[in-house]
Amino acid sequence: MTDVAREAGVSKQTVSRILSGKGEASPPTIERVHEVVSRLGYRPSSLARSLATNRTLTLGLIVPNLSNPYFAELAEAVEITAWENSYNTFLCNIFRDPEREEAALQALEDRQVDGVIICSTRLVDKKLFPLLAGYQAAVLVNRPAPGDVAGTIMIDDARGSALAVAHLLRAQRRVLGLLAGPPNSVSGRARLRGFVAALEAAGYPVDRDLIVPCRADIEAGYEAARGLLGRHPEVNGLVCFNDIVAIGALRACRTLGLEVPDDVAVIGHDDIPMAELVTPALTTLRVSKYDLGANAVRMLLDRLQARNRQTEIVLKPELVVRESTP
Amino acid sequence: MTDVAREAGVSKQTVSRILSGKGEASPPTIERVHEVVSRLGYRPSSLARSLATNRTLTLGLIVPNLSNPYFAELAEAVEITAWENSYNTFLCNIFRDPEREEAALQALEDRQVDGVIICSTRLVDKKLFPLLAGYQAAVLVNRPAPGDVAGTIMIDDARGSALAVAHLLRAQRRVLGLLAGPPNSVSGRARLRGFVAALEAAGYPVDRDLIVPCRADIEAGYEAARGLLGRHPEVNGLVCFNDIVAIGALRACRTLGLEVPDDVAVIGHDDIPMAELVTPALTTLRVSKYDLGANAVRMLLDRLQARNRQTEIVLKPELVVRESTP
DNA sequence: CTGTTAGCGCTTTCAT
DNA sequence: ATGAAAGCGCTAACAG
Repeated sequence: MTDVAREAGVSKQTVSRILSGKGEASPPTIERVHEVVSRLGYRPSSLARSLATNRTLTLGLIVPNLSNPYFAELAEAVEITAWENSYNTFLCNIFRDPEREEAALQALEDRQVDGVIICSTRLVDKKLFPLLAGYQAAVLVNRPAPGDVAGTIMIDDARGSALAVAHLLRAQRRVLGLLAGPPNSVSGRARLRGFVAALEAAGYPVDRDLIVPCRADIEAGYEAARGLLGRHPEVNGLVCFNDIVAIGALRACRTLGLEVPDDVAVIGHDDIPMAELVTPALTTLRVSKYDLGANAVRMLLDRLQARNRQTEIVLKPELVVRESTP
Repeated sequence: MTDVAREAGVSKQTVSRILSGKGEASPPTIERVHEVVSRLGYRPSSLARSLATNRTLTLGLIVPNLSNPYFAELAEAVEITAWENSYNTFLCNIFRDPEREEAALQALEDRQVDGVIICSTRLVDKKLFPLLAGYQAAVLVNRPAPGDVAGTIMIDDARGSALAVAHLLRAQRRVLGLLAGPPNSVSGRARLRGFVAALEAAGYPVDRDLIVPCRADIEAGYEAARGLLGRHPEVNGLVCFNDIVAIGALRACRTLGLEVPDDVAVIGHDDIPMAELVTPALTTLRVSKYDLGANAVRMLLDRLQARNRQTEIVLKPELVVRESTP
């Protein structure tokens, strides 16, 4: 920059002002500086600028793991949206390990990211909130928080379950089971709540024996479904915690010689890419991962500029009917 | 840091030395400084450190898009490996858009990342190499480059195709088709080359009419397979550019009333997660996305420290036999 | 072993 | 409209 100033016969400040577009400068000077800049191929150092301005135009994204397509799509949306707003994105996989998450949050803070987006955090409030205090702004995806601590993007999971139940009841399925997923999952609990509420609202009894928790992988879905359908062959509709679990359930049905959807209708949550490709293709509740990520970034930027007092966005899932339900 | 120095009754320099572990210091001083640091909760600013040292402990990762599970897994591996070496990772999706890629490369350079890993770049050498010159180190995945410009991680795609062909010939499939993928893909050309060479080496004629290019998506695979199998019902083995294309081919077989693998054996490349889940499960050539990413980072770090003159790593694909071949 | 003096490359006062 | 000086928070180079 000193070189540019010298070549253009002005001071560093003038160059700085012209390049950052702040303050006035006479057209001929502007012209001259720009000419020198492009002749010398000068490009300012983001580092030095950040040190001086205390803004990095950088944000942090914390996800459990990218090999989960759900988070991969979300991360893609975050990065695109950030990019469109001149922000770059630091990525951290934390594998649902609270210690790693804490370390990531510290590392990002040390790098002075302007804000951070955290997906499906497993940290308890007492750990999480103080860590968030170090940031100018934070947004949580799929985890509530007080509006002054962080913004929140939520999915109306209860409503999703309600749509699933309604769809099955409409198809005359009256004995519904639920593979409820991990008990410590925020989504899992909301989906369970919605399932129970929808059945009760429709006037059907809720048999707790038809609700089984399970881990969120194919194997667990398979085992849970085998167990449930084995004990209760009368079940003719199965709502699953997510598509992964549902794929396990589909496999269990095949093993048990049950036809899907004729004997048992199966429905998942999330609409991951695989849902469309398994046989039979899976009916599911779609929530746009793109919207999730894009909204998270927008909310984060709003909060950085104190533009907006909005503190929570709730995205509605949408029923996507495929072959696994009538 | 000034505060810490004052509280501990030493100079800033001493604090700096102790915290960065460089140079000597007397045990009591060390003790005292550490005490003050933790009492004050002091954490050094990466930004200032980077400005002074000219190292950011940061690397850039450029991928086409994360919603492709192949790159998502790769990105995960890169981020983990970088993290294990105290590096943080900037992520950029460039959607195979050369302009976007150029912009990303510039942005990362402006941020002074220590090195960059670029996957499946579409930039021509003349554009790419000068852009790489701005970096201390660069590694290309799936694209060759002179050793002084960038390190390279390659996949032995030709060998992969050879394994596929050998497997099919062993199963008495003698009329083999190839859905060859995009003509401008480096992998695509290598896979084609390997296919042809393997057939010739085994003494079978190569019928160019059985080799059809196609885009790398399910729809394109479907169309290409329908076309090929429609024109040439004698084809009883089908090698596909990748698993995505193969899934399209599987679907085409179903539509045409062909049994897989009895009428036609189908084999993909890459072993994406879906390959295992489609029906019939897909035989494919696995290359570990984890290894790809981890090796890329290790090579990058080696090059940063000029530790190692290794300039190319070639990963061998492995045949994974599932249900789509006998 | 520890302190002093200069920067790293930019932006921010405040003058002029 | 432009310039001079100071400083962001750290480390490098040299003393002592």
